[in-house]
Amino acid sequence: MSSTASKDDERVEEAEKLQTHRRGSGVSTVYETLRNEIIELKLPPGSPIDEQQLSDRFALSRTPIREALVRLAAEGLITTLTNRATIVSNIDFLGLPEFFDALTLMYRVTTRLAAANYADGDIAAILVQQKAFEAAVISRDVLGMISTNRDFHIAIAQAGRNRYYVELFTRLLDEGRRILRLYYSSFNDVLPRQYVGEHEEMIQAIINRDVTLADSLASAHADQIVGQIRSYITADSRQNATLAL
Amino acid sequence: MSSTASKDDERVEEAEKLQTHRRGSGVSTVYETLRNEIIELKLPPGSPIDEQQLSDRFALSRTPIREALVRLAAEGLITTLTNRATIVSNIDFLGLPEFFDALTLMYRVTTRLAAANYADGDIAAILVQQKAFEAAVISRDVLGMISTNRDFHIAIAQAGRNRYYVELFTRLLDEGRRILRLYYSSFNDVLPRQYVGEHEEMIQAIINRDVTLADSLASAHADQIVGQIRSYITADSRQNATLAL
DNA sequence: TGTATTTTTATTGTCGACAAGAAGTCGGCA
DNA sequence: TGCCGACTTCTTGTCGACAATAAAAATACA
Repeated sequence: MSSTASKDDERVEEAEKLQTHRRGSGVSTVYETLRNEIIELKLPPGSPIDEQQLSDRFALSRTPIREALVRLAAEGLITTLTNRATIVSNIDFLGLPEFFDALTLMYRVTTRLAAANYADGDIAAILVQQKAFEAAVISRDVLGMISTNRDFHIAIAQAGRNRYYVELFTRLLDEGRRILRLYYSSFNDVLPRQYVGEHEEMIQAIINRDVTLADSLASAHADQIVGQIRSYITADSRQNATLAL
Repeated sequence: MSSTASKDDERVEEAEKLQTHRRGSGVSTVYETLRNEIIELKLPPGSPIDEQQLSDRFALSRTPIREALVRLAAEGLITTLTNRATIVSNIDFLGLPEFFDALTLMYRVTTRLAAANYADGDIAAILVQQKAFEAAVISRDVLGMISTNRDFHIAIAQAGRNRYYVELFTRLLDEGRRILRLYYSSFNDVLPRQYVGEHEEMIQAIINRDVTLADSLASAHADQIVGQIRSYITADSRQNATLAL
C-alpha cells in the first residue's frame, strides 16, 4: 500500500483538509484531483485505482468515489476491467496518427472560429494565457509551458464559441499533455521560444478577423507540435550506434 | 406515467425479463435503454428522471441506476439539478448554429477519411446500412429513415478509422435524431429519395478513393440535411396568415 | 387577505455492509 | 516433479437504510 513515504504524507495532508464536505462537493473534488494526477502522470498509465484506498484518502465512502471514477471512465482516462481492477488508461501509441489528425483539425477549426466569432473580452482572456505561457518559457518551466500552452489554445477555442469543438479539443490537448509529460526532459528552449512568436501571430490574425491567415497559422503551429512530439517519440539516442566494435 | 398502453406493457415485460442479471450487466442495460428512449423522444426533453421509479422498473437498487445516470449526464443527455431533480436535457435551439457547423465538419471529415482509409469489409458494412435506409425510404418508415441514416453515416465514419471523429459524430447524429423526431411528421418523401441517390454517390466516391469528391459530396449532403432541419424549424404554417379580417 | 416563517415531504447524496466474481494459493494426484 | 482442482482472499458490484437539502404546504402574523 504505502510505496513512497513523502508522497503519501502529502496526500494524507490533503485528505485531512477535506474532512468536511458540502453535500455534492466531494465527488467533483475527487474527480478533479484524480483527473489532474492522471494528466500530470502522477498516476502513470497502468496504475491500479483502488476504491478503498481512495475512500480512505478523501475520507469519503466508496459511493462518491465510484461516481467520480465512472466520470473518468466516460472520458477514457481510466479503464475498468469488470469485476477486477480499474487502472489508469494507457497512452495509445498505436492510435497516435488518429490523435494527430484530430488535434490538427481542432487547432485549425478553433482558431478559424475565434477569428470569425470573438467578442469583447475574449482577446483579453487569450492574452492572459499567452503571458502565462511566455513567463513559463522565460523561466524555463517546462511543465508550466505544457499546461499554459493548453490553456492558451482552449482560450482561443472558447472565443470561437462552439462547445463541441471546445470539448473535443480539451480532451485532445489533455491527452497531449500526458504524452508530452513523458518526454518533457528532452525539451530544449528553441522550440518553445518559437511558439511564443507563433502564438503572437495567431492572436494578431484573430484580432484582424483574418480567418484564412488564422487557419494557416494554426495549421503550421499544429504541424510544429506534432513534429515535436513525433521527434521525441522516435528520437535516436543510441549512444553506441556508431561505436567501432 | 402511462401514456400509451401498448408501449408501457412492452416496458413491463422488459423489466420482468431482467429480474436476474449477470453482475455488471444491469447498469449498461439501464444506460442503453434510457439512452434510446431519450433519443427517440419517448422521454421528451424536460422529463423528470426519478431514481426510485427506475429502480422499481428495472428491479435494481438505486446504485446501478445512479451509475447509468452519471454516464448519461457525462454525455449531456440528462441534466442533474443538484439535490433536486434530474431531467432529460432540453434541445438547445440557441446552440443550433454550433451544432450545424460541427455536424457539417464531421460529415466532411469522416467521409474524406473513409475514402482514404477504408479496408476490406468496410464497404460491405456501409452497403448494409444503405440498403436498410433504402428499405425505410421505400416503406415510408420515417422513424426508420432517421435511425438508418444515422447508422449509415456512422458506418462511413468507422471506415475512416478515427475514434475521435467517430465519437463526436455519433453524439452529433444522435442529437440530430432527437431534433428530427420533433418534426418527423412533416417529412415528405422527395428529400429522402434524393438522399438515397446522394448516399450512392458518396459510396462510389469512397470506393474510388476519391477524397476530394467524397468531401464535396459530403459537404453538399450536409447542407441538404441542415437545410431540411432549418426549414422544419422555421416552417411557416400560419393557416390564418392571409386571412382577410 | 396577503406575506413571511415554520413544518412537512419528497428526492437526492452518502454510508456501511454484504454478495459475487476472478486471481492467486495451496494441496492432491499422476 | 509437474499439472489440475478446490479454497482463500481481495476487489468490485449491489443493496437497503439514513442524512441532507430544497421545494411545497401549512401556519402565523400584519
